[in-house]
Amino acid sequence: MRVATWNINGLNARLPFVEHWLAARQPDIVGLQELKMVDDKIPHLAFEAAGYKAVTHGQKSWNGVAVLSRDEVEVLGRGLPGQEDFGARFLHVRARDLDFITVYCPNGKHLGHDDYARKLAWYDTLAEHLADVLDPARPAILGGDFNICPSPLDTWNEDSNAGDIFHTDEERARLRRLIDWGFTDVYRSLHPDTQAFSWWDYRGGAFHRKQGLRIDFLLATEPALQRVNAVEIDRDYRKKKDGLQASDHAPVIADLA
DNA sequence: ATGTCGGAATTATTCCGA
Repeated sequence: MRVATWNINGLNARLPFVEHWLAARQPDIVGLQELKMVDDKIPHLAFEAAGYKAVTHGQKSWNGVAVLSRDEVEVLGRGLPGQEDFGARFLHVRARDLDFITVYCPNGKHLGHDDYARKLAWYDTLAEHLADVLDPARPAILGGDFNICPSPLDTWNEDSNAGDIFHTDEERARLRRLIDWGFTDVYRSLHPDTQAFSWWDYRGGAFHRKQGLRIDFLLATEPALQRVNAVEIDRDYRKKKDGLQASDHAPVIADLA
């Protein structure tokens, strides 16, 4: 079973690129973030033609998350309870015995902005909600754009970025709370010493300068982690394909037994 | 170059968010 997460930065702009990737990588279940699209506009026919059913929690202009799946899934939650006014950022489904949750965590903008405090509060709500509805002894995958660099290895320049947005102790503590509850960062677990990024700014040639961040993760509970055979960041799909513009994020893909 | 994208408000230009 191939699972993936990908912030596509606008479904309207990215649909042909997403179709290209689905055909090449053949995932079984995918969490998508930043649809920037209302539910009524979702191109269900295009997804069905590619072999996928789409479940979405959309919003006009910003945010929005989806799960694409080859098999039917049961929707367990649309929106993070108590945080709905911070945008469409949470979608929880069950695929057979696997809980699959996709999140687009708040960016926070900068430390002086109201959104930074709201980001921390959103994470607290997420941890509380998941502890209510999940069991760390059962298989679950939490995937998405977390907008946090977990450690110095996950940023192109910890020296210049330490203490800034994505790099604060307060944010890292929020991520650690999810880990302490029972999630494992699948990429870091299988590649403990590799510096690899999942996001590069469009500006300034950041991709070619290797100035990126690892902020997109697949987190797994122990029973799900035991099934993981491989995990990679699909850096090739951060590049243009057949003249189609890429997202500023690369997909993260894991293969489970 | 505060360097690029995507989306929306407005009608080719500006703004916002990332």
